Amino acid sequence: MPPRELAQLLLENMEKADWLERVEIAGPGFVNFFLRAGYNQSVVEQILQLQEQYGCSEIGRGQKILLEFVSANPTGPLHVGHGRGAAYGATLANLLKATGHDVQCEYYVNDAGRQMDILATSVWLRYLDLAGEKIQFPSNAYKGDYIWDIAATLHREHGEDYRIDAAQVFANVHADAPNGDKEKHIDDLIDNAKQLLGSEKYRFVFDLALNTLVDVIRKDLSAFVVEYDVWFSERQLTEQGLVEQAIERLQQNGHVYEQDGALWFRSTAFGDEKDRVVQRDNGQTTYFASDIAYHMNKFDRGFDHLINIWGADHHGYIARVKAALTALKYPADELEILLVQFANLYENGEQVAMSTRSGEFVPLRTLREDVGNDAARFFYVMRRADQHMDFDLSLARAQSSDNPVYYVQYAHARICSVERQCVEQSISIDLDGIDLQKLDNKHEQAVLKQLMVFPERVNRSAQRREPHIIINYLRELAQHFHSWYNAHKFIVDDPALCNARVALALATRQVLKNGLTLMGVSAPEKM
RNA sequence: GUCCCCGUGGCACAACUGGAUAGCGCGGCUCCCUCCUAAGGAGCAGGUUAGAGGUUCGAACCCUCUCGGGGACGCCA
Repeated sequence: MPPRELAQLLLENMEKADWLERVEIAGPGFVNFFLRAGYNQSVVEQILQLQEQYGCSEIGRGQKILLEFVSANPTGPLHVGHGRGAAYGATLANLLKATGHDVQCEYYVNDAGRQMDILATSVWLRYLDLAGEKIQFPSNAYKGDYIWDIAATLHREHGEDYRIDAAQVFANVHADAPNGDKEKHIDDLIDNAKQLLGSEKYRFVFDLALNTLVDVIRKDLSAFVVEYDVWFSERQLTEQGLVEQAIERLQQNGHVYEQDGALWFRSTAFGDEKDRVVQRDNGQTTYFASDIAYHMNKFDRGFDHLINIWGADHHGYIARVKAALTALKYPADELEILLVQFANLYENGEQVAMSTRSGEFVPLRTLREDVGNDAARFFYVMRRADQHMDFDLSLARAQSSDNPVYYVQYAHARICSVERQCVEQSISIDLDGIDLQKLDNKHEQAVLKQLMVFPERVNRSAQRREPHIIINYLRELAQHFHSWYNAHKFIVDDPALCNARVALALATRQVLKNGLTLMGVSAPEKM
């Protein structure tokens, strides 16, 4: 049936609603609904009544979601690369909560594994240096200033307790790069450290480094208005035997085979490109094995749905994790993995050079101090997360209309100013007796229409996991408001008109604030 | 080499997932403060949605190919 005919049919069979003025068919078959005059004005009363609840919904009621994001290795402070995932995750959590989901935010702490051993050894070597030993620092060790800080703490509080003769430390160690193998070099040093210090002392250094850095990360995130409910320890997973259990279960189901001394999970049977090692020939379980155990554990804790926010470079891991869950009869479809692309920093039109190799990542803290929390949070989620973005530092820093954050915040501040003016001029606003019919010019209609669609935008933003929808919404709302503000005075002689306009302005302010709050951005009363 | 993502005015991005005349911001050019914050507003110029086919009432969006950019392909974490 041609669209226009179908539209006609719909129209003929439609019930009349009191909010409906008329219905028309247009273009190739669109059905246009015309609202009764005055209908959309009622949104003002609705907003002023619901306040911070306006925009919230219950579409996610009953769904328990575990949202895991950032989960960077605690081997150093967070850098700007982590910032996007942090901002995106925190914002998504806000959106999901606003739409009625039961959300738990979790940070997976990779506190086990070789990287952490390298970290502990790095700290210990710096400590030995401070204690007076002559140390040739390994090329593959962590070199940041924070390593010195931790070492200094160890030295200050425990003096010579952890001192060992450098000759012993470097005994029977493979040569370092460039002539030797830097990986073997550091691994040998780790072995020596464990042996010379003994497990108890080694663990102490290890935990000191770990706890210090987790604390640094926690504070970094907290200052960025990113809060977690649970910090989940990978080591705990191993120590509770869950990793072993996971491998055993795979074995019992016949999904594991041995080859070249290692244990392999036959992930190809579940759509992966190649099989994956879960236990190395030296007996150590792999990171992947921990991941399997971790995801089983998430489901075992009773969550209906899991969301992981990963860097786009982890794309290849999706198939294998889902394969493992499928093999173990877990609902792999309920594991949703959102990939976040990297953000390139630009300064005055030039890309800020960054590389993992040289460790020249700009710390997240530096960015925060530079452009401020609001701009950083806003900019990070301004673009779709799954696409590359250019982060313009100069623009984010700019305290001008060019800066979209200020543009939106300014609208909020302006309305606060209007309210102050009312108080100053002893004009009382009667929110119960608003003559909404007064709001009839095109600017006011535009604002009203925009206010009305906020709840549906919040829902869409949450369902599609796309916070930028709200960012765009706020920019549009601010735009309509500024335009209106410039065209008409709110505080006018006609009391009914004045009352209606200020009420609309206050409703606008409420929605701006609700939206900004969802984005983790402040809504200033003065600028 | 295999696989994944992307390509929209000079720049950076939207487009309610297949709908009406493809929008917004920067940048460029004009204008607007005896007036509630000019951190604002009004307007002009700028597009064959990388290119070529196809699917249908209709395509930036779906399919195929070409070109161009990015990423992933370890007994690393």
